[in-house]
Amino acid sequence: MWRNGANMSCIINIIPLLMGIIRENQRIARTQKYALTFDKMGVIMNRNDSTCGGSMATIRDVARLANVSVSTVSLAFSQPHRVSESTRLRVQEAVERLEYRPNGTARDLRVRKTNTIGVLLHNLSGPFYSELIRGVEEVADRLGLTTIAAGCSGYEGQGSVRLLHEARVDGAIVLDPSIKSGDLLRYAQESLPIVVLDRPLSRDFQSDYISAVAADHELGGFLAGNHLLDQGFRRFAVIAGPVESEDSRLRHLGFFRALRAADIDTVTIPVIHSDFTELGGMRAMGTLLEQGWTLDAVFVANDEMAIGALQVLEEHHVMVPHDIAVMGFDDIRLARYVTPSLSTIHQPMYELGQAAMKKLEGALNGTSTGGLEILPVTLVPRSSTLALLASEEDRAHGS
Amino acid sequence: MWRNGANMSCIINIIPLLMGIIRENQRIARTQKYALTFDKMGVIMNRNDSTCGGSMATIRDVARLANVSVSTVSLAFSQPHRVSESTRLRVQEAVERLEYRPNGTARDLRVRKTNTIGVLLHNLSGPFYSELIRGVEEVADRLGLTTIAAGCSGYEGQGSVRLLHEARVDGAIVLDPSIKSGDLLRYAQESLPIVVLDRPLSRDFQSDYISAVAADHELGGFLAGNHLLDQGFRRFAVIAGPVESEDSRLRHLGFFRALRAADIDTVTIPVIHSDFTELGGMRAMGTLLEQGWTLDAVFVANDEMAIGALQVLEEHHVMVPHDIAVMGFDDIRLARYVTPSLSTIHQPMYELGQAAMKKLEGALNGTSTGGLEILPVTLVPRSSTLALLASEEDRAHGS
DNA sequence: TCTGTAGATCGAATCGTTGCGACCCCAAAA
DNA sequence: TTTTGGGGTCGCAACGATTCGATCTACAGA
Repeated sequence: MWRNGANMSCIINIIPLLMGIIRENQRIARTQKYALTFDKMGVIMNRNDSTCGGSMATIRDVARLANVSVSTVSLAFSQPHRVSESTRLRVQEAVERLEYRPNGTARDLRVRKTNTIGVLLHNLSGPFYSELIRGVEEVADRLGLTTIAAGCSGYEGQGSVRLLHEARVDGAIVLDPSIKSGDLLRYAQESLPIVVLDRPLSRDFQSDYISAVAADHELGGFLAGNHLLDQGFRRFAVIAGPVESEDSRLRHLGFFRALRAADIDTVTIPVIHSDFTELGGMRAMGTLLEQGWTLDAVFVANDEMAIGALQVLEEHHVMVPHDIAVMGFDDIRLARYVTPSLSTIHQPMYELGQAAMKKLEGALNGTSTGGLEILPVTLVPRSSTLALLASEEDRAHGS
Repeated sequence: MWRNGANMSCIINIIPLLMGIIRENQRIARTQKYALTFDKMGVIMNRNDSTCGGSMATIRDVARLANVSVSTVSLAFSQPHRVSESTRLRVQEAVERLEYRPNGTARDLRVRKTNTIGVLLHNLSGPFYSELIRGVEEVADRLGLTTIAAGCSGYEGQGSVRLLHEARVDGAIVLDPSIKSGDLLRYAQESLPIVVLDRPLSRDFQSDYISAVAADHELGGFLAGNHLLDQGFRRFAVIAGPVESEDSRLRHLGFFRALRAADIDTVTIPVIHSDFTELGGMRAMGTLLEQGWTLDAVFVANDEMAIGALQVLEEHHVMVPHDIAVMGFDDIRLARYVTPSLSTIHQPMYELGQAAMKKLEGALNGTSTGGLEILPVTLVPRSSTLALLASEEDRAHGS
């Protein structure tokens, strides 16, 4: 009969009564349980008081010891002025005796935010990223947010993505081409805004919760071009980054724009695409030399490759900048120290980090500024492109 | 009457009956509810299907849509073979339709571990740490753990310490002198073991849950000393790190041990303590020059300072290694590129990272190896200490 | 027909917090 | 004396997952 849906109505009618009974019953049971564990607490407490450590004390332990309710303890932390002096002191003492530390995980679950933002990098390598992270941290600290960085080295869908996938952070700053845009689109939400630093916002990569900050790569290329022209160079080659790299494309574009403005035919300029690594730069430069081009200067899409190129040139006894000038991009620390020191375009990494974090902040508190922010870059001329040096060498050579 | 504990027994007696009723009832109710929310789901789904996003779906939503219980959904994830084919498929589909993603925070709370380990660094700067983190990540990934790095830049008790204080990680690797040993002692627990890379385990800094990994700094100093002696240098100076730095002290110690073994009086050797920075190295070298010592070689406690020293020497037209040889320590990337290239002691950062993580693993799964592990270092001779070069320069100079 | 067993599923408790609403009590206002 | 009010507390219901033991079903063997 009970199984029969036909007379369900009568059952439903008695539910409130039953519920009441059960409820009351549970209350009694609970009370008993408390009494029980109270005794047990004695043991646990001793354990905690001794140096042995044992498992962590919880807010309930504190409440018990201070003889107040759990809510009061919580209140004592969050709004101390709302609890009486004496209570606050008792809580305080209990906290110390038990070495209580709040459980961040539980809090995060309850308040549904982590107060943590993640910086996802391709690898944490290098002087290059450290400035950026510093910029992020500086802003985040001011906002009371914790910054954690995760590298995405190697494998697919590794650890760092877990931060996004399982909502372990409140927001993220991404600088890692190996994280697919599709994934980012899937992860980005109102509750998890993302700022990308390594890719443009295209038509099919757009969301209210994704914004971008970037250096003005195109301007950088343009500055580089103008600088090389200023120094009197006329016959160029380009060592570009991977074809997929939008950054590299823009640098390339700006460079060509400068050349065209000076009526130089860019069509005949040799371009080699490599992979942004030192080794890649060496290989690219090697190819260029083998092919026997007559060159005044080479524009390399990043410093790493440029340094590789310098090494190859040195091996082939090609004088820089006398025979061929070399221009890099990024202004990594090394650029200043190689011989000859490398002319390059400075990316304001620290400011990029700051800007990214500020954008994230906007998205987090709803006053989103959205879209794309572009920061200017600056030219850093050094020895590797100095015409003056080239002619000095000339003289030395001629004498 | 119900509230009166006196006739509780009678209540208790009827409980099984009531339970049965309630249970059956709930079953019916559930069926209804399912039917009900099923309709609602349509709406919610639309919300989710549209681009608007909305709040995250929970495991309950999935259960509802797949028409199974929450536990079954959970089971379908953790032990797929325990649920029937058809159920698994329904769950799978619901997951996709709702774009369900498990809430890591909730899981962490329930299972009382985060599967995350933290790497706490002084700042994330540099080629120096990146190798280390790579080593850590490589091991951690294999263990299914996520690695997160946090810099401890600036302020007291900043963000990164929150990871430890609020038990947001299962373990930590610390390489940041600014984190006080006392704090580490307080945080280290069975449930949160710590491996330190930047300090020795002394008598008053010891715990079952703290272990250490370090490079053999003393050996490094010894190798450096022997190398300089081999090259024929006899009159030395030392630019050491901060007095607090145990690492610097050991390097210094090893260096002197080598000299003493060669019957060189170490008491008359000038020692300047600086701060491990490039600028500090410049100031220290400047002082040394001002004081007018006659020197063959300077042993500098890290590369950063050594590079500063090189710059000062160049400014003063002191030829390296001809007039004075310079030896660094660490083997940072820059060392290879400065002019002249810097002889140094290579610290196996990658291996240090690996070793630290392996030690942490041991502590995490109870098979703790504990204590201190010391990894060997290697000599990397380059131009800045080459006697051969010195004499070549001699010839060039003489001609 | 009954029992035993294994596979599939479910309910309910639990993890440690937070915060809302309710409560109690005492003093000031009516 | 009765309201009002507010400061100080407390109880309870979440938050979203996991997991243990119980229940249900179906089917094989006795």
